[in-house]
Amino acid sequence: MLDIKLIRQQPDVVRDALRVRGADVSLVDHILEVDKRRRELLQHIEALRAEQKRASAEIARRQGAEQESRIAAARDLSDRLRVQEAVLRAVEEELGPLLRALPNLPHASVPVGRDPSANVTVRTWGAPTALGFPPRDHVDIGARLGMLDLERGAKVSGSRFYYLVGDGALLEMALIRYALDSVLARGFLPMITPVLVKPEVIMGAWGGPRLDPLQTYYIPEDDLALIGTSEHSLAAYYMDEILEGDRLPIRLAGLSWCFRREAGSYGREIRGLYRVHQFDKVEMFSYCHPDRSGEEHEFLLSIEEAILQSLGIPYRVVVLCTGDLGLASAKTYDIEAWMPGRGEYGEVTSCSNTTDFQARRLRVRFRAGRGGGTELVHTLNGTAIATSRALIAVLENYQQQDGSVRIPEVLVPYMGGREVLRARSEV
RNA sequence: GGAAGGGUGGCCGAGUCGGUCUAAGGCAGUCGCCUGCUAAGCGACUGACCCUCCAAAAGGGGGUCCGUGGGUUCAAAUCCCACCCCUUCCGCCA
Repeated sequence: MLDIKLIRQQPDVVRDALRVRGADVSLVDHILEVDKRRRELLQHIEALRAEQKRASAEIARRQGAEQESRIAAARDLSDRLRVQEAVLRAVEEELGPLLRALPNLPHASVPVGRDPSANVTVRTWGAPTALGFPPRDHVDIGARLGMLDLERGAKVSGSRFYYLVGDGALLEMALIRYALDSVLARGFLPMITPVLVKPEVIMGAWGGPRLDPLQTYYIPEDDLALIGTSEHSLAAYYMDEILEGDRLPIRLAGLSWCFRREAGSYGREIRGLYRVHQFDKVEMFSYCHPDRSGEEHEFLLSIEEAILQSLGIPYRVVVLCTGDLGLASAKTYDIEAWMPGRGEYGEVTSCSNTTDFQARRLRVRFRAGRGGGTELVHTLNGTAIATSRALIAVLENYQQQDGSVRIPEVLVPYMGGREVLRARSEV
């Protein structure tokens, strides 16, 4: 959410932001008009309330007929107030969704563009793996090694669900534990979070005026939604709180299942683990001082890169253009790993600075110093590891001609010292 | 799921036959006095949010906030209804 005062004072800044994102610019004028009505009503109502308080105090002091006549007059005042308050409520119900529909302002360094084709590659690490034989994709590799059972996933839960079996399950846990240890070494506090949260939490973190039905699983009986990432539950950890400024930055690492409906993507990436309804992820999350969110963003990105480098997976870093940014984000870096089975790079992590956008919606503030006022924190998030896609990258880059898969060196200790995954007897 | 009790300021806690509640008192904190220093003692201060005045800052004025949302009333921490959360007991259960 944006600051209504910013919209009032610098509407052109907001209009420009909407324009480069390809959003509806007329929203700004609509908001300004409703906001003006709201403030006029509010002033009127507050004047009436002040009068009512005075009248009420006077009634308490009087008695008998004098009191009766004053009560009659106050009754009229109360009636007028009741009517105005109903109008105000209606206006606020109009304003709220409009404000929540606005996306964050893109940072000045973000390239302007309509769609992913305008994203810019910042740097590339390593060269696409030269296997020396026709690569298999992770679906074939996983099936031959008995690690991945997509058919039974579909039987039990439908398409885009899967079972990780045997070494598949072990490799997943190794990746998680390795990523966790990597961020632990950098001072992050590990957390396992709720995966069912109040809709307000997901809307606050993801943006938008309501839950996105295309992406979010929602359980109406309990008014709870499944998180799409622990970014959501971590962003809301300090919801409605005022933090001490000297505690910042607060760096959390969340481990959770992530759930995505992926409705509206029926034709895309239907094969394998690339786009699934459920995966697990270690997510880095920072609450930081507004002056330092830029450098914090680079810090999170550097950790993502270090993890991929240590795993020996070639990748490139891409900065998303204005048209491809998520609603909440001011700037996002994606890392795309080389995936031999696809013969192209595929997104494996995402790292965003949401500035004060999530903080405003979730009301997370900090106190700058003693006696000082409060200010919104900046929040950032980045993927340490998202296992379904990390699994693809490992299996496809480390495959060998005979169908076996080498285990990346850093994962060997997490796999009980084993160095190669080979086919085992059928499950 | 059933029963009972409870949710008040940073923390503890008083306050319900409605009306200076502008929320007592304590603790903690900040500043000052005292003191060789510390402690004790004494004194003062102490939140969040919204609207508005001011060119702006400082500051002033008004409003809201006693779990949440409704309702009754001229007036609600206080009365009524619904919901949420916490505690204890019972049932079920990893």
